[in-house]
Amino acid sequence: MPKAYEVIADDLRRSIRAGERGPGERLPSEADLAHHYRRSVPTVQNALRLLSDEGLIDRRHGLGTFVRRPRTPAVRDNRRHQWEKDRARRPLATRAETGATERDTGLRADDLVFHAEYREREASGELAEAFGVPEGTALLQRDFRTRHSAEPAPFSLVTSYLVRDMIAANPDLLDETKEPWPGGTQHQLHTVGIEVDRVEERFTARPPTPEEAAALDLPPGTSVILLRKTSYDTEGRVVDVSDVTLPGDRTELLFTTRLERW
Amino acid sequence: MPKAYEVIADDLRRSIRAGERGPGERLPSEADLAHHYRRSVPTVQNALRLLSDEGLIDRRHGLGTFVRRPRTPAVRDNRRHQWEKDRARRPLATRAETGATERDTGLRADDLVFHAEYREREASGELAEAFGVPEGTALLQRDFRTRHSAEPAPFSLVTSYLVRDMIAANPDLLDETKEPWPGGTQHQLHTVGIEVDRVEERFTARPPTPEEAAALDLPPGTSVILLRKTSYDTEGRVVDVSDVTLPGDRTELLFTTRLERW
DNA sequence: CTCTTCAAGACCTCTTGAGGAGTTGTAGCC
DNA sequence: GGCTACAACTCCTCAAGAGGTCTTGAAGAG
Repeated sequence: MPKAYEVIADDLRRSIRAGERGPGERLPSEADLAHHYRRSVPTVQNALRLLSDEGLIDRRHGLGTFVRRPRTPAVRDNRRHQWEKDRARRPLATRAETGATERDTGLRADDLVFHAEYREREASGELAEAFGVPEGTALLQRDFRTRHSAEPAPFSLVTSYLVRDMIAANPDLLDETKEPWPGGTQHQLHTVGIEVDRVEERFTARPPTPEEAAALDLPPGTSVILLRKTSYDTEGRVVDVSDVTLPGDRTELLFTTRLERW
Repeated sequence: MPKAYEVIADDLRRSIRAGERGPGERLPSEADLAHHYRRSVPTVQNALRLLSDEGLIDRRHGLGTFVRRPRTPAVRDNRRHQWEKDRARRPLATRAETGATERDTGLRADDLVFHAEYREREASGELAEAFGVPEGTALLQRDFRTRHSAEPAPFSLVTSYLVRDMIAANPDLLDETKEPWPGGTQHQLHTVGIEVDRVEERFTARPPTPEEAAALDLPPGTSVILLRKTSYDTEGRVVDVSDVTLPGDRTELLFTTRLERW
């Protein structure tokens, strides 16, 4: 037995996919749809919720229901790590040019806004294992979000960890009143003599929690990409662990693998 | 004014996150919850749908509502490309040992099941651009899905493209009655003298379409990861383009980037 | 001309009520 | 003992209706 709300959803979905209803176009009101399909308004709403959860439409209170416009994603390129490394040895003042983030997204450094928060904490189970250190080891934790100045919504939430003793040689890094990690993590690691050799990135995707949806300004019908980045130095030690949450509708990850020649 | 269904959802979400309701545990019935929160059953259902869409619970018809158990993901490692390359030159018969896919997931080759379908088609806009060839160029298209024999659901949907003229030197590859691409794409490219030099992979994530949800057996509250893989040979030509759809709740991607030494 | 007010139209929430359909365990029949 | 039928409990669908909030544009006041 065909379910009424699925019949309606299937019909609307087909018309959107076929391009009969273009991006940004308004759908008939719920009342009109109810009349057209000879169903109650709640049943129509049920169908619309389905399409909204699929990311096909936007329902705007007081305005109407619209076909969603696809977004053009910002690219996060794994070559950023090499770029950042190349930049890390240069002194802070002389390298206003290009950094890793700007290279990917095409945004200038000026257009990037950061909000940072700074804490000191002890490594607990999961993190201790990630760093390969005993539980209770002192870590530095930094929470921040990157945002493009033209857009209101942030495009990443980041929590980054370092082992305190590893970077204690540079007291600036422990001063909470200063900008934390100025110049990027690789630059700061360089100031204490650490060279990053290899970066491992693991990621999965899932629907956002309500907190993530609010922080990243995600509409229904989108996903988040969860990225765990682990940096190793030339001796194989873990020197940085970062958890990044990215908006699935605005992010594309680009990874290049070079193969050895025959 | 707090919305009733959000109040209920928040309360249940908190209790699940806090571990008061463990994985697999059954929640009270909709009727019981309605009575407890002094709300109607549809309002409770509204709250449950929210949690279901977040991937926190499973609603099973006739049985009840249960806290979802987290799944342990299969890992897809980008070193697979190097492994596959190493294997590509060996003759088919003498390399029953390990292949790329088995290395990641820990599954033996015997446990992997493929369903393949074979077509010939002309390159249209998007694909022609991806390959850097004129529109209308003849392509070979293969659709298949990989599945683990122990699990009923497939763990990837793949559509792979090759340029017909590029591989015409090996007539086996054009024979639709034979197993398409036996031994893997890199092996087959090797039989016509093509060496893969570099692999580019682009990822995004979004909620599944109904078709994807059915094919991958995805419950509500999960995402799909979309992968566009492009392989380049040593002369910079695009030799293979593959689109892969992966279930977000069962997939973890691992990517290692090696940096140049100072 | 500008600002404020208001009404219309849109989506949103919640209720009550009635069935429908999947699952399981039990009582009863053979 | 084994099979069958049924009852109880579950979630699922749909309807009709009342009231709410949000947005926009038009009418009216200044």
